[in-house]
Amino acid sequence: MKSSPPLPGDELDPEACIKSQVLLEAIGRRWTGAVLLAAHRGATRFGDYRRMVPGISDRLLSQRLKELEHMGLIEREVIPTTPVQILYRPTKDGAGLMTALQPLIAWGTRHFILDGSPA
Amino acid sequence: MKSSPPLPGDELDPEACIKSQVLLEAIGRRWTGAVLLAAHRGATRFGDYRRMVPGISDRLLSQRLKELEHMGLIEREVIPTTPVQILYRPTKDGAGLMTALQPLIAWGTRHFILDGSPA
DNA sequence: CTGAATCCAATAGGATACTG
DNA sequence: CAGTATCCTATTGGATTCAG
Repeated sequence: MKSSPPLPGDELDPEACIKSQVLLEAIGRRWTGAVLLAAHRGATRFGDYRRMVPGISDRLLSQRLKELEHMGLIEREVIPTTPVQILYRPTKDGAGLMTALQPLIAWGTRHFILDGSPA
Repeated sequence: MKSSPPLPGDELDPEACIKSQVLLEAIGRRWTGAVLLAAHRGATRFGDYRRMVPGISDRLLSQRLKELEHMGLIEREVIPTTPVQILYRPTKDGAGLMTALQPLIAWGTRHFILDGSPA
């Protein structure tokens, strides 16, 4: 986002603003942060994530992993053993995102925003 | 979030993880990023936001402003003129969040994630 | 073990109209 | 100007069950 002097009245720079909003909405979905963090912390198997993100259902975990894969943040690798092993690992982009996320996470950790009900 | 060696199997550090997830979900809601940015860019009046965030409805704008106020990220000030003026301005915390958000925004601007449909 | 399928309840958000 | 109220639909996410 560019930083022109405050001129209320002009629309927000669409190019950067929209991309940021899309990203925020994507990683702001329920459990996504935790799944991302689990990947960053070394989770690889489906069961790893399931254990490291307690409370998430299989359905949502599967969905979140697909979304993250679709966004190019994690990679799905199939190891043809018997039974097959599936590995989910952060991509370079995923690692980069985690880095970019650190200041926000640090900020959020210091400021105890509020309970889960924003409304 | 702390960075211990990868030990898949233990739960994620709840203290920081949950806070981060709550924060991410809060600012990941639709329009929230844009509203926050508008505040950062100098919007103060309700109409300012309305113009700077094209597409948002009055209902959602009102709701987002309330949420951000509730989170302590913006302040609502009533100026008792006639008619009354209402000002919405970033708090110190809000400004701090924007700072913490910069790396993420920069990252998102460089990486053109995808269209709006993650599923 | 790694999911996919289904069903259901809750929520979010868009559109519109109206008010002090 | 600064919202609120209402209605309506789409989307979300939880729970459970089934399958390769």
